[in-house]
Amino acid sequence: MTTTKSRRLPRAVRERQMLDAAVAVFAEHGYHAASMDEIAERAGISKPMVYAYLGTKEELFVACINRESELLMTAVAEEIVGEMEPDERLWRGLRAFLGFVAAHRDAWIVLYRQARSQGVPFASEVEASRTRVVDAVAALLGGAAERMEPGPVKGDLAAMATALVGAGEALADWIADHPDADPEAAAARLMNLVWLGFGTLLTGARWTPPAA
Amino acid sequence: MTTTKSRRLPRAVRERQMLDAAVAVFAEHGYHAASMDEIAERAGISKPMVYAYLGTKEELFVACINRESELLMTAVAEEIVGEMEPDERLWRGLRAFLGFVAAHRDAWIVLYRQARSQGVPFASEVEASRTRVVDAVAALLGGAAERMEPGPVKGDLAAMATALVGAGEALADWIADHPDADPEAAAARLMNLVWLGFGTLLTGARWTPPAA
Amino acid sequence: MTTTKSRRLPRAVRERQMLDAAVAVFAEHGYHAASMDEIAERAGISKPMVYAYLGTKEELFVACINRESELLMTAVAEEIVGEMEPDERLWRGLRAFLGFVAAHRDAWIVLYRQARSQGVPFASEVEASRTRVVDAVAALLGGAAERMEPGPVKGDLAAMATALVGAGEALADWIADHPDADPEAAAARLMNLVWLGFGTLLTGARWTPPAA
Amino acid sequence: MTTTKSRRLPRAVRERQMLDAAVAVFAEHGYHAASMDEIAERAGISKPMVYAYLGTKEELFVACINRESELLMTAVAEEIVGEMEPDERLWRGLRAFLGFVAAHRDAWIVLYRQARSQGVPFASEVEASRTRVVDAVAALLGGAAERMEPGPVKGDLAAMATALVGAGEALADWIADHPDADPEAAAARLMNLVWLGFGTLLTGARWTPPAA
DNA sequence: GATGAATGAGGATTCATTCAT
DNA sequence: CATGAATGAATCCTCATTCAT
Repeated sequence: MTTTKSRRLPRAVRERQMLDAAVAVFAEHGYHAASMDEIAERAGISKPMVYAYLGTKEELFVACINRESELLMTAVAEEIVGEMEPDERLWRGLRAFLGFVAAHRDAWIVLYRQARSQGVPFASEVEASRTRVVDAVAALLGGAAERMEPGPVKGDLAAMATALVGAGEALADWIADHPDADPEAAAARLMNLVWLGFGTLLTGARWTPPAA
Repeated sequence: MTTTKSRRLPRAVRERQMLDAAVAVFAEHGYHAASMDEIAERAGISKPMVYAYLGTKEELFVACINRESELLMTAVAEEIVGEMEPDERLWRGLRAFLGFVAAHRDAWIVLYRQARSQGVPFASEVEASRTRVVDAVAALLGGAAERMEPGPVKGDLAAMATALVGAGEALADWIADHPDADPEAAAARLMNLVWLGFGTLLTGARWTPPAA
Repeated sequence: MTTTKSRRLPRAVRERQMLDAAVAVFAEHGYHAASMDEIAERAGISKPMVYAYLGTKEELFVACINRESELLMTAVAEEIVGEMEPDERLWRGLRAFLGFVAAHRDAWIVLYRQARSQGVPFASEVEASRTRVVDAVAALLGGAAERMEPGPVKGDLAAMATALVGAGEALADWIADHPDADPEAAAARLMNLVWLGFGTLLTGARWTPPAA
Repeated sequence: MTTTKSRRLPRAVRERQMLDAAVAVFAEHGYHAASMDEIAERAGISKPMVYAYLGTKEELFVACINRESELLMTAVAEEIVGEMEPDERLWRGLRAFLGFVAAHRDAWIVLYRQARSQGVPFASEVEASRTRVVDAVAALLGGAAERMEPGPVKGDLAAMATALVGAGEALADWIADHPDADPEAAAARLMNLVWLGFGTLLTGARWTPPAA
């Protein structure tokens, strides 16, 4: 008989199991409602091991955030290396992002819905990453704008990047709740909406509010 | 004798005090970390009263959500009554929305960050409202599209509305964290980004992914 | 039927019950080995009440120390008010001290054996009181020494006071372990030893308490 | 090849390392707060080894007590062998005792503060040794008393010995907390106090150590 | 109506102790 | 001989919720 399930596993393996279980439980119940008991049980291990390897609940949550955050960032970064046009870069990043979310729904839920709703300890961890993304997008938009006059004023870029990232997140969140959704199609739609808009702005066109 | 500091307040007033306190505490600590003790104390009332008036913690949270949600919806609805062009309607709604958030930051935090991150019981409450908004926006976009051929296909509208609403929420969330932000300017920027994009789409233009 | 045991007691009463129970349990098992469960049970109350009224285990322990410490100090202080000869003051204080210990053995055990053996948080609380006592004794000895030349040098007083207090504590500790011991006799013996000295005692000299 | 850092040490050496570590940790944190983990780590050895060599935590603590207790007893005993006057014997024993404490502060803390504050299992171990010391002192005093009439009555001796030992312990404890203290001076002061008495000291009398 | 008093239930955390390798 | 891996059993503490007055 081949022992498919051996006890006494090396630390690295156990840590992965625990993080997997933790991400699943945090995604399902949220940080506070998640219990260390359930995490340990789902990891097929006793509670003290969780504490021994990953520390307190808070540290465990941070470890989850860091791992998933890094995976997400890497997945996107790999897709946008090298020289390319701004729109292509945006498109590729977006596609990689939504693709990752579709493939790791729990990770997204933990990162987006859970981490951000907890107080300072965690929210800031994630918010920092998010800010970097917004900045990168703003830089990307800025790079595109430089070529053409008259472009959007600097001040607008931050807000637009925020809005653009928010739109992406909303699609991601929608994808996380709809397993059958097609991330590539969603990415294309967002590109259509946003790039045509941004491109038009680059021509100097402006939308102005109707007289009140 | 005029009671300068009356005890026996009418029920409606008491309930308002409690809900105000609850919204503040939920916004500050999140649903789970919020304690009924603190809510009662901040409302200047004893705990059993809270239970007598508004029921369990869960019910209290739902009451908060419902009240704030309704206030938000009403604030927006009031601004978009009557006949008007699609872009004006969008603009007005957006401006009312962001204005409300700027004026009621705690409400937004409870509705957006807290309610959505809790499990099924509450998330669905809010998600329902949100879906109605997305549908309304989709209808608005659809209405605009009908007049011009060739417009975006039906299927795209839902995704675009989702993205648009997400962009609005991201700006709202940003405003909630930046008391000095100008909601009207943010609304204008989003209109620029999104309406010019959408308008361009209506002309039949399309953004297509570069050949892989 | 007269209800000898009513529930729903006023706060002050419950606090006393809890402190009594806590002192007993701390005396029996020591700080660490004592469990809040047992304290609550012995106080005839549920654990959350203990936390509500007296705070954490640490705070509870401090509260015990403070209460018993104050009772002890008061008992001694009451006996040594007014003008009197140094040896009479010492004798009276000693007698009151050992009498208190005989009457409150648990209190002594908590103050002397438990509090002093715990780390900084508590040891220092008690050590401060103890230092005040040692200083007072040193002052008393110093006062007596001033009248006569050549007396012990200043530097010696601190050490002697320390030794004297230690001797008193050892007797107290012995009394705490021997319920039948006579505190007054023990006090008299210590006075003899310390005021006259063993070598002097061998000559047949005796110290006798002043007529009360 | 000469192993500069040998692993396989003889059992006796290992046990010494462990006991040293244990004494240090018990002195620092107290019996309960001390963790086997820290002891093992400070001994530079894995936990199972500690269990294999010295048994459970309780047994380990007893082993510490026994070793240090024996060292202390031996140090004192060596100083008081042979014929000598009672006061010289007392003086020498006292000096050896305080000298040992000054040189082994951790040992004293474990023996005096920790062992005595734990429940029956350990307190009795130490109490037995202590009783032997008190008895020896009582015998010493009794021996001195026999030569001269009228001396202190029998009953008094036990109490006086207890007090005397307590005074010595108090000085020892003070020394343990004051590394710069001079144990020999402290011993001399205690001899003065106890052998001559404070009242007698006031007359200018002094006890002086016999020429070494 | 209003509240101080009271608790059942559950969650995080730690630790002494023991296998399996 | 030696140790990393593993856990059962407590313990502290908190909180939503309800009585009795």
